[in-house]
Amino acid sequence: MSDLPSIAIVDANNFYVSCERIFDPRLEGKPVVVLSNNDGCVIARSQEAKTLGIDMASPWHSIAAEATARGVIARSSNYELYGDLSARTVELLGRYTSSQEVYSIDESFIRLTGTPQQVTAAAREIRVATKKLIGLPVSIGIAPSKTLAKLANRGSKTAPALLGVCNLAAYAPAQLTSILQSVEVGQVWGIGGRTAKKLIGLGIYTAAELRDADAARVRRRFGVVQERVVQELRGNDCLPLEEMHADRDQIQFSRSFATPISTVSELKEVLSVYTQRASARLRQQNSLARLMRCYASTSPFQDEHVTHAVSLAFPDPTDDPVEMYRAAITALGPQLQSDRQYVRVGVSLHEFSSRDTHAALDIFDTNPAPFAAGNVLDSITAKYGQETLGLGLAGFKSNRAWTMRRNMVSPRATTHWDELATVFAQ
DNA sequence: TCTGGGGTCCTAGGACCC
DNA sequence: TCTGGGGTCCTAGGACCC
Repeated sequence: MSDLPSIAIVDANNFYVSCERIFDPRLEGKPVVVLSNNDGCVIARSQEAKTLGIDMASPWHSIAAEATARGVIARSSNYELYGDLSARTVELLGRYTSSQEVYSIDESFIRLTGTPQQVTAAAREIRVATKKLIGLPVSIGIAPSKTLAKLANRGSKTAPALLGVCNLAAYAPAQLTSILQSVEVGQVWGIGGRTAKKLIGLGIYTAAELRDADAARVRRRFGVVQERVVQELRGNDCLPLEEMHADRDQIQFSRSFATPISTVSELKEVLSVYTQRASARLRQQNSLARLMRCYASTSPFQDEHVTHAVSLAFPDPTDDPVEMYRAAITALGPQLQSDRQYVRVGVSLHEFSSRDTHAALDIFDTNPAPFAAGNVLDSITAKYGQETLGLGLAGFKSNRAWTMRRNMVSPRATTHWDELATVFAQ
């Protein structure tokens, strides 16, 4: 038994559903699902909903009638609420570790040090604290590598006797092997459906068989990513914790519409809003973008699915929403065909540089500094809300046909005074 | 009527250069 | 008959993740 640092993954159970339940306890014990933007697909399910056989990613429109008849309660996604509860969880975990990698909205890798018994005890404490102080149930998997920690995390959920904490250090090598033998290769973190299929073709069915495969052969066949998985399954830590959440390398803003669009004037409205949202995220991380991509697509579920995509480089890296909007509409506008029904538009920004670095190098710039519309927008929307102010059409509050459908959304109970939860005494 | 959104990393292949 | 070879940069697309 070692005294080495362990990697723990702390993962909130059915995160979005658990968030909804914190502020609406009537949902406790009931089958609940949370829907994607536009109330499209199921993206989170309570245990009760899973037991009823509701699949992940089922289109809600095709199962709504039967599901509701069987008592399933649906909620539109409320990312403002989930994001806030996620941030609180990250802060809480920070009290238990010096290194944390925030891996997704509902998962963090943290480093824990001590004997296996001490590490397991710390994990149990974390579990109690997140439930008591935030209201979220979490499961924790612990191992020498991230991939094994993810595997342990699955175990912590499937074996009730573990009480939500699974530390692989507690098992002897033979036990560990039999655990890995019980895991299908496609369930391993980093092995997706395509690769799993090919591995099975080679006679590798389980995590144990992948661990014991010839690493060099796996690399030749599948690449370095999969070779790392093999190493990680052997307990060799190849994926370091990335503590500082680095700035993004790309930023995208895309949405499907409740009602399709087909005219350039509607496209202008959409691009006006999307370039402002994307550039706001860019300014938030103090970056400038050199490249922008924009696309408009018809429905992939109809015949003749088309996507018009344009890729354009700015003469100078920019974070200016006006410049982005003009470039986007100039490039994408002419591609639009009026007889088509576009259901989705996206804007993405790439090739970032730091705003500070760029300003320092920009000594030969002969253009006068443009009106800093972006910064003004940011400071006002930060204070008064996203919908307060926008350039052009984004400034109007009126409901446009193409905005998202969100018919079953819960209050933003932790971030808006007028949406606080109400407590009734019995 | 109705099918999400936002990321990362890696690789293949084209363009270009000497 | 016979059409270099190697390097870099760039981009699109694949695969995966939550």
